Amino acid sequence: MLSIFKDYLQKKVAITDEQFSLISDKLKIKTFEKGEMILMKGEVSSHVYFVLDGLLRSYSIDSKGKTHIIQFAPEQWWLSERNGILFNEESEFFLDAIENTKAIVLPKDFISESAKIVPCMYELNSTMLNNAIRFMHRRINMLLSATAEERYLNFITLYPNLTLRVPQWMIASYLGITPESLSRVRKDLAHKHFKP
Amino acid sequence: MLSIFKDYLQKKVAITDEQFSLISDKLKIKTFEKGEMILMKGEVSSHVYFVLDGLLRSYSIDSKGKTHIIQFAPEQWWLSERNGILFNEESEFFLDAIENTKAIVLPKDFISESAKIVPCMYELNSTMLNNAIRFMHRRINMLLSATAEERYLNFITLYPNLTLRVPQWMIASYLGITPESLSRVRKDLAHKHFKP
DNA sequence: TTGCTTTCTTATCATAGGTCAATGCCGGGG
DNA sequence: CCCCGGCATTGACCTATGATAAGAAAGCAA
Repeated sequence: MLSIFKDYLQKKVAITDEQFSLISDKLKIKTFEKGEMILMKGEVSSHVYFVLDGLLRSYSIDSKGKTHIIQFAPEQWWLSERNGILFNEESEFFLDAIENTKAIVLPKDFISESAKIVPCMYELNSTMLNNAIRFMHRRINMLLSATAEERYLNFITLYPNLTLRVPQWMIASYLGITPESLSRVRKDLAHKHFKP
Repeated sequence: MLSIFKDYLQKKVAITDEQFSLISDKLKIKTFEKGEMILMKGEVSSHVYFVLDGLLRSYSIDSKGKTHIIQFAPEQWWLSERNGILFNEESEFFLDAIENTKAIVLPKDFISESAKIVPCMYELNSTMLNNAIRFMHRRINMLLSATAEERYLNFITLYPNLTLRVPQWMIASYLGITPESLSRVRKDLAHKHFKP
């Protein structure tokens, strides 16, 4: 199972099998049941997760009890809670498992520790973080400018995979609209494609 | 002027004056006039900006010609365009100057180059990027869950400084609402505070 | 100062999307 | 096999915010 992570790393940076075995002793694999909580709001997180199989998410719950999905983390994605990682502060978000999931649990200093052995880990880290920022810029732009329909179309082309695995109310929650609205959008789209 | 940047670095990481002088020869200071374009959508960016004095922004323009502000960068903030930095790809966003601005222009490999001399630059980089992600998670959460009024109140408490320096239509654009709506929100808030 | 441009406010009207409530549809547990 | 609880759909209605237009105010340049 760890070999998935090794393959992932080797695709990104030049790291030998020996180097990997040196850093991989810090890694643990953990299994989460569908629906299982990983981190509650208010707790202090000290781990980063790399999803091997399954699907995790981070989300908030607002004052009216509605949930808002900040991020999906399917296979080969990272999930972490930055308040804890950076400053030992309490989390603003919840983390849980949408599907039965196997994930690698990395201690928060994993990157800096392993970079002492494999310097290129820093490059990897930088690339990953910059990429995350790039994606979030796009998402913010979408939230600022797009209609419900545009958001949904963007989502299904960007994440066709997730579209099938995730219940619609979660997609709605990720897009910032209600499940009812999403249902209407889908209905309209279906009509458009029938009589063009 | 470069000393501002030195002070900034020394506040964040342990870097000596000598070390700074070793890495600072790659740095240029550039002045931008109010309204001056820094990067057009479609261009390939290869620089990162650190604002010494003034105010920069990144934004998009949608199909109806409306602008959406992705980020403000006042003093001591970073501004960069990740498509270019990471993959030499074309920018999705525009960068320009809201005020007359002095900024340090860093070549895109500045961090990795200077880390060869001052290893702790990697830690700085990681902290900065993680922090940016943390802020954007909050912003996404706000865009998903908050009303126009809540967004505005959040903005003025978070950036009281910007609230005064930036025209209201830009704040509206950052919040994802129209200038007219923001004007209404402000009117309502004023009423609330008169008769509590 | 004068005049021009940009920004802000206000009012009216339009609408996308939210809310509420009812119904129907699975799919899994017993 | 049946029942139940989570999803999805739909319709009726409502509201926050967008669109449009016009005028007032505030900068700013000459």
